[in-house]
Amino acid sequence: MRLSRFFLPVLKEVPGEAQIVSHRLMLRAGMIRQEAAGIYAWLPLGHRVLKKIEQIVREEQDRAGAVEMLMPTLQLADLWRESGRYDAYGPEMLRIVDRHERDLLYGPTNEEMITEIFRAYSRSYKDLPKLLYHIQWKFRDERRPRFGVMRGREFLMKDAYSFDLDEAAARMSYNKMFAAYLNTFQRLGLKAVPMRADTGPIGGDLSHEFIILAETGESEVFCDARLVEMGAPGLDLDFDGDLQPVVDARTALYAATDEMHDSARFEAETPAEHRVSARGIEVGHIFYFGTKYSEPMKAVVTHPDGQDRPVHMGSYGVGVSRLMGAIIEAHHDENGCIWPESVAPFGVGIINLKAGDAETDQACQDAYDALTLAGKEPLLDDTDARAGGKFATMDLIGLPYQLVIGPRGLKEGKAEVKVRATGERHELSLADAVARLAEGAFS
RNA sequence: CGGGGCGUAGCGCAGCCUGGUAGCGCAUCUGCUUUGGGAGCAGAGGGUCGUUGGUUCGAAUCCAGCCGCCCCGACCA
Repeated sequence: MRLSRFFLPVLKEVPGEAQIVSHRLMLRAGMIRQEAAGIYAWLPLGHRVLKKIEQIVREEQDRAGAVEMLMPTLQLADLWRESGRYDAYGPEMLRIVDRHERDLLYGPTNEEMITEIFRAYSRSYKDLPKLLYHIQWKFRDERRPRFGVMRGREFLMKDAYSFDLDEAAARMSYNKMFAAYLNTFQRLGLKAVPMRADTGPIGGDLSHEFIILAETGESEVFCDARLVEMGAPGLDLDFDGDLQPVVDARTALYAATDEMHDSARFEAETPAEHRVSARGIEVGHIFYFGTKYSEPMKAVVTHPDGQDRPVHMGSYGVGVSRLMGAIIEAHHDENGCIWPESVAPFGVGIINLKAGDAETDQACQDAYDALTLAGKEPLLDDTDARAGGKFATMDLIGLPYQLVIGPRGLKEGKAEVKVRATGERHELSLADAVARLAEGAFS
């Protein structure tokens, strides 16, 4: 992409409403525009990142054996009356009436709908297990939206739903999502720690929040440092095998959000040098809820013994749009964003220091073509802005690498590669710089 | 939903207390000079002061309602 054709409205001054760093940087880098409280337009740069995050989430769901579908944003109120949640949900639910005076709602989640879909087609234990997901916009009319996209009213969410014969089988579905989430967040450049969450009236041990540690996190968390450093199981994990050891390894050590925190247990179970108390951002939540919806909504299957029983369900959410804020919270400096390569809106930023100079233009064009061919998705700053501004903008939008090309260096056939994360600069021949960027040698 | 605050040019703000027809910085446009880390000079354009009503000879300024937004708290992917 050429910057001259792109739409990148960067802000030198920070709009006053933004308090936390990810919100400020997203506004400054021209990634989002607020249209109403908690409702944002995704400008081209932000949209590119959003799509990359979404795609990684999708790939890891698919790898775990979940099946993608897409449910509508608008739902019939009658569906929610079946589960009793239409009245229970309160003003957080956005209610809409259509021209026929039918009650609709903009879905805050999809348990009812997926249960309705499942029950319409499934009759036998032979239809189980099933693991379905979609990635769709949700709306929750938060009393107080804040932190930009981290707590918006409209948000993009991946939600998966599992259907199993009994709790033991449901645990296997749960474990698949548990492992898939670890891989997902690792690919996104995040260290996510699973923390035991409140299971409410269901009870049991099958609910975890996935929390990333960040100074600006919304809630206080406590955990064992060894948990933070524990890697993900890896993309070669056999999701059809026994995943219990994977889960056990990550649930043996202490980790709790403040509402589940027990300081006596924390001190008893965790040596002082491993105790971490920090702030965290919830980016995922997995939950087994048994027959909470299948029973009132009559989603039953016939078991081998001939008896009909409600299916055991779980739901598994990832806040896709929220993740963008979380990633920036985890990866930024005073100059701007520092995108992990996996989600960077462009792979390399090429800075033409003297647009209009025939030789420099040509060198930039050649580098651009070569990097495009190598799949690096370069962004070429071909505008006639001053050098200082170009450097500042490139740092702000946080592309992992910058290739700086100007007439002064070109006289000796040289160009400069800057690694955004570390700030280190390499002066090399232009051909070398392009070749090394193409092969990912600076990673 | 309780408590607090703010709406004046695209963005950041001053002016309001003590009423007299609007200003600063950045951005934008023009010209010249500059040109390797957010340039300099000169000039120009841009605002029914959130909105409705009231008080007044006169309202950005005082009063009331409404709308929008932000912060702290309680609640949530």
